[in-house]
Amino acid sequence: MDTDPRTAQRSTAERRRRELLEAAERVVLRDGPGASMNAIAAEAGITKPILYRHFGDKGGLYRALAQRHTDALLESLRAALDAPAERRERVEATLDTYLTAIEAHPQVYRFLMHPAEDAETEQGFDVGHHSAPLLRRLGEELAVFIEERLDLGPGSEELARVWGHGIVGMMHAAGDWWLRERPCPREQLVSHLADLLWGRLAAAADRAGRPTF
Amino acid sequence: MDTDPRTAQRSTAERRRRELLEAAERVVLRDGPGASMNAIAAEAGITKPILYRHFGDKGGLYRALAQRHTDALLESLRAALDAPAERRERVEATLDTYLTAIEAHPQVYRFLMHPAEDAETEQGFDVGHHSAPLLRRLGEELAVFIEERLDLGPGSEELARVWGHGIVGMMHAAGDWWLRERPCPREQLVSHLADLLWGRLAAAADRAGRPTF
DNA sequence: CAAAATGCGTTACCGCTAGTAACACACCTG
DNA sequence: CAGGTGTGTTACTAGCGGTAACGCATTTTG
Repeated sequence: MDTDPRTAQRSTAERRRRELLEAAERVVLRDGPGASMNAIAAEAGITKPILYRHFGDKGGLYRALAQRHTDALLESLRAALDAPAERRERVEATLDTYLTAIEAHPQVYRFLMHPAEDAETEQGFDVGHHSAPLLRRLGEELAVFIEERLDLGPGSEELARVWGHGIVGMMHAAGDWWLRERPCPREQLVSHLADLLWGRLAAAADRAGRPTF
Repeated sequence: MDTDPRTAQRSTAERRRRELLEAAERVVLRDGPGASMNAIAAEAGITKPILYRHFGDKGGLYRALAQRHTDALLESLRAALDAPAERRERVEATLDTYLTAIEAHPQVYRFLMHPAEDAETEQGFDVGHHSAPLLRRLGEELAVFIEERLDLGPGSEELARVWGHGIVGMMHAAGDWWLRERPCPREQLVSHLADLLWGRLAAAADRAGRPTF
């Protein structure tokens, strides 16, 4: 059985690749992003060199593994951002989508945010290069969206990019903290962040007895 | 020479520790945060076990190394945040202080933000634990500051903490991106971020031909 | 049908890392 | 002079990412 040459011929490579990715995912979800290639190979029932033949190096495997989830998350975020509703509603929906995702699969989230820490050992000067590529992609996508939809006057492209990365960073940091401490329900966090983006920081009054000088 | 027992008795330990930290700093600034204990020991002119006697493990050394810069940065940020000026000016001064610091010493910044990646190999469930402790500290400090100074009505503590972490995350992400791509002068980045915090996102008009629905 | 080429899998290794055990020398103290 | 105490060393472990070299089955070719 299973000795049919046609199916084996073309599907073995891709199927094996999918199987390996699934095994890798299981291990990463269990052991965190520090999972070793040995452990992944063992989980897949094979040995290390096969992994390296398929993915080149650890970074390659992690990149392949990240892309699945990244694409899915980006798609749902785009949908929330693009929904037919008031701007504030859309912003809240997008924040909520992100937070729901990281809440549902915290291990995936953890992995996605730090996929290839020390992959390339460039001793150069490229500061920040280690930071999560997903966050950068999110920031760039949001920047494009803002620039397309909002009328920000002259220099709008630059402004949109600053805002894109800034807002994504805000969402990420707040989400990270919230996921760890769980100080309030998700809806409240969403509302607080939207308030911040809506200028409530500027509008708030100083505390009594503490004049601004 | 240098055989005086009094000085040797009490100062050797602390002095050695300072020397080791300075050597470690030199290596980390040269090789990045992935610097090995062997390299640090060699730079200090000694061998590994001495490092481990002084700092326990790599995380300990990194924590000791981080504290120096962290304290200095926190102090200047507090000063900027506390200056006698309008709120917007203070916010801009604080952002500018942070960006100036990371611009002046990008290697230090890179090290501070990711000090102990894989230090503890807890396979538990503490998502986000890997994230930079400095950012968390910044977020908490800013939260306290906001809660002390602003009148945010009921639930102000929770709101302040969300904002603290959110604003710090915004600053961090934008700074990281800016430092890598250098798309604009620092003053402009500061201004754009302050605009974002001042509600310009909410106030902006939709682009023509693209109604909100 | 035999022989060569090709792909999947293995074992065994390299150089590196963090971290440690065990030993050697100097010194101050009784 | 004996004995702790601290400072340093060498030599090691276990595990990591990654690779070279080989075994075996299957397919392709003469």
